[in-house]
Amino acid sequence: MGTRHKGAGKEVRALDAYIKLMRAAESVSARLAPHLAKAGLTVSQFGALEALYHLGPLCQRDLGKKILKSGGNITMVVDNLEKRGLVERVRGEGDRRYVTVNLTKPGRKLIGELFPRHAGAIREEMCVLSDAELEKLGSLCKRVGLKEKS
Amino acid sequence: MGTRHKGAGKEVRALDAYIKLMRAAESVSARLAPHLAKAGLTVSQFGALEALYHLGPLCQRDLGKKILKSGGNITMVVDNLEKRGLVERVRGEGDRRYVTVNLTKPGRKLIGELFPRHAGAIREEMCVLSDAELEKLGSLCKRVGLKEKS
DNA sequence: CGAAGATAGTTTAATATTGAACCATCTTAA
DNA sequence: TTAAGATGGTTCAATATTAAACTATCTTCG
Repeated sequence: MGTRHKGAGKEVRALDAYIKLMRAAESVSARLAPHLAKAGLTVSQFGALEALYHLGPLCQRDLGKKILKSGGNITMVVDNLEKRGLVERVRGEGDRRYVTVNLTKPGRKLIGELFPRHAGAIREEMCVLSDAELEKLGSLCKRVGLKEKS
Repeated sequence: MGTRHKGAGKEVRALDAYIKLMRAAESVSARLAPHLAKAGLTVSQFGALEALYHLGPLCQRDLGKKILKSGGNITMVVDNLEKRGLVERVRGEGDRRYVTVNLTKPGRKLIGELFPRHAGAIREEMCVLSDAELEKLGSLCKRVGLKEKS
């Protein structure tokens, strides 16, 4: 039937784009992770340090929103960063429910050195695309990512 | 310096596109996962079942290549699917190193029912883009994903 | 004030994920 | 043929990840 056929075509296109989106993200991520692993950091740990580096101290809840992870996960990631002395927890003075996560001096040093190198590696990964294509990819991804649940 | 400035501009564009790519993939994935969780499947479990459904029986190594996961991980994912009776392992007869993973009847039934629903959910996620935009996104992602390490 | 409800974090149980060490099996080459 | 090396899986240790149950703290309202 005409309708079914059109619908199926749209679905195939959507599925195909979805698969390529997922594989691109996974492939790039898999190629970048070893780069970070050399510095002894996981992707989430790097993400947390980078957020603190560029945004300043954050409470765990905000940190979780930034790197799109659950509260329970943030507890563990911050635990592991704290064990290594890269961040420190400070219990809120006004509202004692909050825990602010701060970069320590060694943490700031590490991410300050690592970020530029990592950004370079990302650039290497993405440089198969022209400037215009990067912008196009970015804007399409943004629209897909921002889609809200109905 | 002119050169530094141009280089920095390219790097900013690459970083920006990278971040949007990652967030789009994570956001869509996070919105789809609960859908699968209702059927008691994780994303990897679904991926494995779907690969077996569309490609037929595979050995664990090939399954890992298909869903981009490590060997150790495949062992666990197949373990969990096997516990639930959705797949079965068959030791290779010719070459006893291989383990072929087959869908069981319940496994085939489950993925056969679930796949169309999941595909519909993916379509819903992606339908913020037009057909032409889906094709464009797919082709850009494909090029980024396929980039080989130098 | 004091109980009810909201909010931030932690803990727990289950699965995921990787790399490395390891075992079994097969292939190759001396 | 047999020792060396390659290949497929498994196991292990560490970290990630989530949802759900739980603790501590704060806010609100009667």
